[in-house]
Amino acid sequence: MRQNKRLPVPDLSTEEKIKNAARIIFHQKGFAATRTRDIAEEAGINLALLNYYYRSKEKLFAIIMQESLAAFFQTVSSVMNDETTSLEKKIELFVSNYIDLLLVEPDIPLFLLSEVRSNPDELLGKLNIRELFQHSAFMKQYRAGVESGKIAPVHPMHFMMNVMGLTVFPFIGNPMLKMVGGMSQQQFETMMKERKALIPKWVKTMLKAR
Amino acid sequence: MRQNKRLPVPDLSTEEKIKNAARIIFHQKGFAATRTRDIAEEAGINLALLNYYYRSKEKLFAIIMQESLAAFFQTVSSVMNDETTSLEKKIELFVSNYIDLLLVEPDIPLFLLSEVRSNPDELLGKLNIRELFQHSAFMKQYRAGVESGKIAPVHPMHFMMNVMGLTVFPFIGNPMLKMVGGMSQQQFETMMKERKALIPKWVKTMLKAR
DNA sequence: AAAATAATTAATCAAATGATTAAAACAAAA
DNA sequence: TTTTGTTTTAATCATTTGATTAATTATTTT
Repeated sequence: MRQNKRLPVPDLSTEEKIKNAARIIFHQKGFAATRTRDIAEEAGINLALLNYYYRSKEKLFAIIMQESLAAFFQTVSSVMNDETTSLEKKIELFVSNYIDLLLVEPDIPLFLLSEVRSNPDELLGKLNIRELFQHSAFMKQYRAGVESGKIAPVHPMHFMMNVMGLTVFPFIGNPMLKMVGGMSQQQFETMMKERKALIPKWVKTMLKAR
Repeated sequence: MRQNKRLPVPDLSTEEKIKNAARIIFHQKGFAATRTRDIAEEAGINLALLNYYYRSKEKLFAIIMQESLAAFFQTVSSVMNDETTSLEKKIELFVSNYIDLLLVEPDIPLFLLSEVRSNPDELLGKLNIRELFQHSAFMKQYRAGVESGKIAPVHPMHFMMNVMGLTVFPFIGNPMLKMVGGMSQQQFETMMKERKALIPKWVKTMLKAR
């Protein structure tokens, strides 16, 4: 007769079905192009239930966005702040983890970047990424590398753009790239797995180039 | 009394104002998030004029999309099919032209990639990029380079992804990257100009890496 | 079993939005 | 100046879409 028996039981299923459907549709089409009816249909529930559980399209979106941002930055953060790994190891882990994530959730980057653009401060304001990045273990190692002459003296943001560009761009450009190269989705994914080994190798040679 | 005096005169202005406004808003917000009223306001015209000149939001969008795709692929095509330039020179020209374009029209990539994703075949079907790319002067030079051992034997699509990623990604990730690096738009643009020299250098070292 | 609470549904509302219309303003031609 | 054709406007329409409501069904509690 524990009252709080309500907490674990209360059919997560419907609520969860809605959230999962919302994630799929929002990721695919973005906020503006998504109709609450699309989500309801994807979830196989009555439209009114969406508002019953989440109040509004905006509130539901906010939840999805927050979780997606977390998934995206979690990878960076944990890798970049590990004091025990070398800079080169960090590159390997970053690339590998990211590609693994994007093979499962390929729509996250375009979704995030599109939505962030229409609302940068709102969405990124609270997370103070700046501090996080500037004081990361990675940055210390990078600066040390430049000082000792092991790394060519280019702005660390160039480096960031390079690793992100090489890793993330193929997923953003997927449809166009497949078209250009005449590739199947299968072939594309194989190629992305190859990049887990290739990108770190390339980036390391770039670091030394002058 | 020349009848065709009507041809040069006929106030391009209103029609052009609408198209320019449409380009700005569509590029910024994409098709779904754009309201015809936004375009009318941006153009400083009555809403009905949009339909008077362009019939529908869809038709107006199709025009903007077609022109944007042309701008985007024109750069690639002209550079990649020049029989008189070396492969290395092609890289330099490609990167430099692209960055110049994107400094003026920074919203094109995210716009195109977002819209293409929701409608790949419709938008890319007619342009047969595949053929264009496979038979380009660039591809011949690339294959020759691999055979002669001057280029490491990686799939040319990896190379394409690399150059595009290094060049285009920073513009797609602009808001996030500025936030992470604590940069102003000014600083960002300076950095992009630096990349006109840096990317070709990096790419050339990557080509040889094994 | 009865009562109370929670979940679900069909119907409906109100606001937003793409498009049209009929009239007015303007320009060109006769 | 009158006539004709074009451009512009305000008002309105029809559909879409996010949200609510009132009634129904299912579940939990007493």
